[in-house]
Amino acid sequence: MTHRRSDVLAHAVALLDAHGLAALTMRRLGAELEVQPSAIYHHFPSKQALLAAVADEILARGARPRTASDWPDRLREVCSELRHAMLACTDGADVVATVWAFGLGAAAPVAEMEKVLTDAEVPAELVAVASRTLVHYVFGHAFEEQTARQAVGLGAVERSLDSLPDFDLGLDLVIDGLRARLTT
Amino acid sequence: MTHRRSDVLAHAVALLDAHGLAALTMRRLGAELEVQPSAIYHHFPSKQALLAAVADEILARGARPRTASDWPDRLREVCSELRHAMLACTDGADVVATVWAFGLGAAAPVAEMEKVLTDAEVPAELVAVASRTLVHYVFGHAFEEQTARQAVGLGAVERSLDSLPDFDLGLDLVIDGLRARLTT
DNA sequence: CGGTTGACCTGAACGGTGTTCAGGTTAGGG
DNA sequence: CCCTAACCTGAACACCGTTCAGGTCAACCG
Repeated sequence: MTHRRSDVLAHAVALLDAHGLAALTMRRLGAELEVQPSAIYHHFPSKQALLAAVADEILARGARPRTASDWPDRLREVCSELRHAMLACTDGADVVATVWAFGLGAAAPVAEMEKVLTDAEVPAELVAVASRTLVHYVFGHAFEEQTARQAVGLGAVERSLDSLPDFDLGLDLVIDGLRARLTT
Repeated sequence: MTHRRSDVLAHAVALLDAHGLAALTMRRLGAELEVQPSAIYHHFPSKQALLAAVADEILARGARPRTASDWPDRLREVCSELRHAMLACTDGADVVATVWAFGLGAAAPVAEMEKVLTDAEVPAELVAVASRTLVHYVFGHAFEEQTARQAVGLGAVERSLDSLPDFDLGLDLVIDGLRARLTT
């Protein structure tokens, strides 16, 4: 019963989605694949590397088509996709934010934000600061939302409903600040 | 050789500061106190509770006098103090941000931001969003800066010098966004 | 003065964790 | 037909947080 790297990755994402980050253990993942834990190290050099691949997979699964034309809406599209991709998977925000912070992966969203801002002819020093400010906001908001949701348990329907306008409002705060700095 | 709760906490902070979060182990902390690991559970019910106390201690040690009068500068003071308190301790950003996200402590900075904005007669729904946006930014920025600094090793002097204007610029982005929304 | 209470600690154990390593199996290509 | 490379085994290593029954000792009270 041999597996490929993609099999291991798929089972890891499924395990994360079903039982959370605490359950994503080399031993448990091995059991899921009906394989010894050490066998996983033939496909990934470490658990960190596995988590980096999981983070990229989470982002890839949340991909959506781009339709906006002006830079504020394009920025909103990227941030919204990033947020939904993370929230769609148990502990997704934790995994993606950690992997990104350590520079091991999940770099695509920031790269796209930088491209959007560069295309809009934003000054170079503002491009870096603005995209990092935005990604910090999205990560922080999503992580807090996901943490609070699982802290309450399962009866958090009402709170998840009024969290979207909350997110959009904070996002517009940053975008408006950037816009104000551009017109000057 | 009996200890008080404050002794344990002080040794925990010292251990964190000297060798980082990975070294802050119940066993190692016990060894530092010349005590069995289980003895720590007489002072703190769990490691999470210990970390929460450590986070509050980190913030308390970074306290500075307040001098600003208008709300943007008061906000800058709070954010700057928070940032410096975290950066002054190894893995301080990680500890404080995690404790805050789980609602176990480190609530003072956000509470103070909310008070500053409320005093400035900012609408209630904006107070919550703005202070959370700011704290997300400060946590994200500090965590990234600290992670990058220890990734490089020790020769990161030049990078830490040009990180301050970077921080202030991103902060002004959010503050400007908030200001723009108030005049409307 | 004796007794009791409570703070503080011991030492061992439980059930996990990521990771390493020497060696075994098996399918495919020269 | 053999050999290489992919894939896996099974045991071990060095840790981790946490629990628990029991032990010590100072302080307080009748």
